[in-house]
Amino acid sequence: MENKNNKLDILRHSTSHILASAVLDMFPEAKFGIGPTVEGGFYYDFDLPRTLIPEDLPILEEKIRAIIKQNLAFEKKQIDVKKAQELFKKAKQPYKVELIKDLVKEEKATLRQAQGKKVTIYKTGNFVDLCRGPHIDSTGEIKSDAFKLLKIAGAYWRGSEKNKMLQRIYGTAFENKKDLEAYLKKLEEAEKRDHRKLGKDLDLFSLPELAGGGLPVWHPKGAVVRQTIEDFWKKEHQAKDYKLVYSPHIGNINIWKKSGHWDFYRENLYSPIKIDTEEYLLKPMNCPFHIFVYQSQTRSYKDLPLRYAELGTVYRYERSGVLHGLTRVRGFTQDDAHIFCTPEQLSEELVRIIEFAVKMLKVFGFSDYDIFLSTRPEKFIGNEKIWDKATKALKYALDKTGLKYQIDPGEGVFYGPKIDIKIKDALDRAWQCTTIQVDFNLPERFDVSYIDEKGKKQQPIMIHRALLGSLERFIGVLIEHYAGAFPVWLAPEQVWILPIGSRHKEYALKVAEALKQQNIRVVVKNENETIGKKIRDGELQKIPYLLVVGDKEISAESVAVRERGKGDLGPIKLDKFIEKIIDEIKIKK
RNA sequence: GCCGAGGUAGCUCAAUGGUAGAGCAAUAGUUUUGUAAACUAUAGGUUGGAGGUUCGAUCCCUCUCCUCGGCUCCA
Repeated sequence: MENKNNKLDILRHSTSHILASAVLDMFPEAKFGIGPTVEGGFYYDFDLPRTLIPEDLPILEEKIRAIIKQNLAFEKKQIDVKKAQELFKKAKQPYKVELIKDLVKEEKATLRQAQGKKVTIYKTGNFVDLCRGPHIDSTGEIKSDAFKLLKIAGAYWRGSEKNKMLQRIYGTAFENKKDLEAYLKKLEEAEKRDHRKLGKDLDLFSLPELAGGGLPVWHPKGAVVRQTIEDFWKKEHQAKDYKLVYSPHIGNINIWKKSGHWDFYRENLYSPIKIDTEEYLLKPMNCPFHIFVYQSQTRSYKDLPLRYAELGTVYRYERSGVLHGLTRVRGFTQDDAHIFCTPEQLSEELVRIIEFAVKMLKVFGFSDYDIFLSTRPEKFIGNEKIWDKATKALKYALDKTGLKYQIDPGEGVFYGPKIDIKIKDALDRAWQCTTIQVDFNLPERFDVSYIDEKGKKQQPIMIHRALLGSLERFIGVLIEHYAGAFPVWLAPEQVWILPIGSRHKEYALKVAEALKQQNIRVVVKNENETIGKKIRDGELQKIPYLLVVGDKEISAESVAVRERGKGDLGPIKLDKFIEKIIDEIKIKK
């Protein structure tokens, strides 16, 4: 069906056809959906008489190998739309018939009355598919040992939950066995880095069953990471003239009726809580509270821009099936801020924010990202003129920073256009974190104002922005990015001191005290274990520095340093080591 | 929410229609260790929860909660 024309995609898409052919062999009554390539492979959707089980995959792989061996040609044919309709109707392929119908519709819209319309079909053995191509010439071009079926999943026909759910088989194919193996290894590596697994192994957080879905608790070590990020974040914001504020976790339902969230965002809100005679909601957003702070006084144009920042915890209903570790939860803390400014200040503020975001992400080791500018969606508030103006301001700001970006049409929020930054982690996977949204809806609804130079009341523009997104998601991503081996400044435990024997305990405590004086997070491992065991534990816990101390170190006032990833560095004078680690903890900006 | 797979000790996993076992971790003792796992012993479980079938359920059935792979959605 859909196709990018590079060699690997053609190979993969052709493999998906062969998979379909193998499925047809297994289930003669199978109905076919679509079988496009996706990042890393391909899939094909089927409507089958029974549910597939994992054991079916090796059987299908065998069948695919048999087809490859036969070296069947991919025969391309242009046929009349009408004929194609009949062909697939006769073959009892309702999904294909539907696709042809839509193809015709599409063409009419663009080419009016295009006539003599043809569609392309491809035939491989007994399997005929509606497909634009291109394909490889024959099945023999696929290497028997360079493809693999990966998993079975449910997927709605044409991606809509109103439609029937089909069974999807994911697979991948490569030009040779080596590439396939490298790919599978990468998947394995991703699994090893999974923040849910590392969260358990490194004792960072957990999702207690009794707490309910998507509600994590932070263990002491995870809390250190979070606290360190929060402290850094607050300091940076204060330095950039943001004012830190706090707001409550619930609020009167009238706030959200006024803001429009009750109407536009209902499916993400939790049911109201009755308190006395009023109804309250768990807050899904921090913005109204920041508006209240703004409105606590009459504001002058001289006060603007006014920037309020808060690590604000919000609660949003997420469907049970989408919850995922720390990256998709039901209660999360946004590193939120709202900026009130005049229309003239908008562009400059946006530039400041984009630069701030990029700088912030860099501190955490993310320097590769994709930037998206999302424009007006179908469901929106306000008039088109003001949308255009805001979109232009965002574009202007992006152009001024010189960063590359793409337009994501129709993906804006209901109250305004936005810029999203998706960071790429160590495995090149994209994660959305930063979001910058221009809002002209809330100032209007809450009648937010300032007094201009002429003493006249004006409406400010409001910018919503989160740089890290949410602390939960961001730390989840960080864990995967660093594979749990946090840089020294973030590591929950920065140094372990390992006395060789019990007579070295006293010196170990002395060293620990010296490090603690410098606010270094240090643990003395006094357990009755061999040094080998302690080192193993330290490595598994990804501790940046393991300091072995014994007789030699005591007499030399030194420590034997083992650095994570570098092994034994040998003895270093204690003062020198302290200097080294202090230097390393300074966040490099 | 939907399709599918699961839930057994803190962790990783085993077993059975007759109320469960290993390794690691924990605890105690022995050992005093020089760069990735010392030795011995002890303790640890309403088999996610509720109901049902059965003489008897961890196992079979129903419901529910949670987790996992996807779909859809998203910070």
